[in-house]
Amino acid sequence: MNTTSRTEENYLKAIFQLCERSDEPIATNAIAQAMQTSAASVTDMIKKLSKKELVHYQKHKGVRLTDTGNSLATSLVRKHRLWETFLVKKLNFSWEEVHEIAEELEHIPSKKLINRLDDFLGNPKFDPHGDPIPDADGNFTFRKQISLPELAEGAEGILVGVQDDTMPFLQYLNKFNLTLGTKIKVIERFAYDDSTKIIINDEREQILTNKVCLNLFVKTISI
Amino acid sequence: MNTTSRTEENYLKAIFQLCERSDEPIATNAIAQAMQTSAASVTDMIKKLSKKELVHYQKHKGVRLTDTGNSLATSLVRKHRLWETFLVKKLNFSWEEVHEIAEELEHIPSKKLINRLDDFLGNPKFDPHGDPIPDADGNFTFRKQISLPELAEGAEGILVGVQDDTMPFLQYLNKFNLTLGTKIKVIERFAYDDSTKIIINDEREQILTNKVCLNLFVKTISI
DNA sequence: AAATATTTTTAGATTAGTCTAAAAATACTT
DNA sequence: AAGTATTTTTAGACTAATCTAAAAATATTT
Ligand SMILES: [Mn+2]
Ligand SMILES: [Mn+2]
Ligand SMILES: [Mn+2]
Ligand SMILES: [Mn+2]
Repeated sequence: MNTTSRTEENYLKAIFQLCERSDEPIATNAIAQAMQTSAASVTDMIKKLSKKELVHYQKHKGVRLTDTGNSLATSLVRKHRLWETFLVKKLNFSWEEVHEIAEELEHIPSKKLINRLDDFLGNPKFDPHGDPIPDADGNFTFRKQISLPELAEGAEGILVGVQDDTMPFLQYLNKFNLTLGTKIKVIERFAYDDSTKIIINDEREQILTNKVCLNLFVKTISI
Repeated sequence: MNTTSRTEENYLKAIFQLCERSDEPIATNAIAQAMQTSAASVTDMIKKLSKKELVHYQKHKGVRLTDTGNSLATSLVRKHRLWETFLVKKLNFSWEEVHEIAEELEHIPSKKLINRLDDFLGNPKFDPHGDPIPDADGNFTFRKQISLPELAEGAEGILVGVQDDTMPFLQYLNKFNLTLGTKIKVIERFAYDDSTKIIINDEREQILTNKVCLNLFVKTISI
């Protein structure tokens, strides 16, 4: 059978996301943690995906996606991010509400549906959290971005993405009106507690902890 | 647990649709046929739904929805029809393509999502097949409509709905540009083969078989 | 290089949903 | 009213996905 169950899809997407930064094969335990399940269940599923040639797998050696697996996962990410964009742009959801709903919508199978949705939204390149949306062929648009701690003292940047896109962090950012597109100027860094003083949109001063700064991506402004 | 699985939802919707015309309890076999499954599976599921108090059930006496079951099924119909409307109105799908996709989308759980979608679409009262869309409280809008055979010779009507909304029939209607909103005038009925001669939009003559006429709902025009 | 700790796999059970075949109940004929 | 046909339920088995507990493999420490 050439069909993938919802569960298999969720595993593929989890593996894809764990792959994103490292070229290393992904450990069973890492997947278990990402999927909130037991290592035993992961081993079971890995065997199944391996038999379907969606992952490369050798016992005790970890797992990595095959080309088929990768393109399947990419298509899930595409669907997820397009639906998130739809929810924010057309249905006026806030950026912290959409992830959960998109987790469901990403499993709707129709290719035609997702391509029509893409067109309807004007073929957006980035989702509400600043993450790139792969096109119908699976190509991502990359953007020159740095995390806030890399921005020099005195320099300015535009907030274009977040590392952490969970509810609590996004709600925290809402409190300070730190939405995508906001201008951030780094005023001063304090070695004492690793905090950073910034100015938001040339208006308001704000102190950010290092934990927050590490989760913000900015695009530098060439003045 | 107060949660309904996708499978349970599909059974509830099937029972709801079988209930629509008759007040009689629904037979196991009828459900089996609607769900394309075995009578044994239906009995299993009925027991489960009965334990959850979503249906009233006595052995060999058939099944009917409880109030909870009914409102759950109504909410599914609402979601199905709103998504169908979205697909046609916003994503330019044709009316015969949307049912299959809506069968998936109707299981997306968020109440907020569906209410936002409803607003986004301008709170439509009828779906692309002319079927009424229940509002958030489960109330349907009824419309005075008759099937084409009930329209008197010489009288005119507007096509507002179809009885059969399967692919083959809708594609058949497409061939003659018989879309919702089309004006139909009954010219003559032929007893010989039970066929009917109509004029479409004051322009084109057409012969329809009785089978087709029975599947068309019109609203009479008061001249 | 042994001993210990951690990770991964296997073994065996469980639950939801399905199936076929047989038994039981109900409905229809004569 | 008895016999036949149909419908419905039960019994028992299967698959996908999960779990816990134990065994095996690998990694880390001494
Ligand atoms: Mn997301
Ligand atoms: Mn996102
Ligand atoms: Mn439909
Ligand atoms: Mn419809």
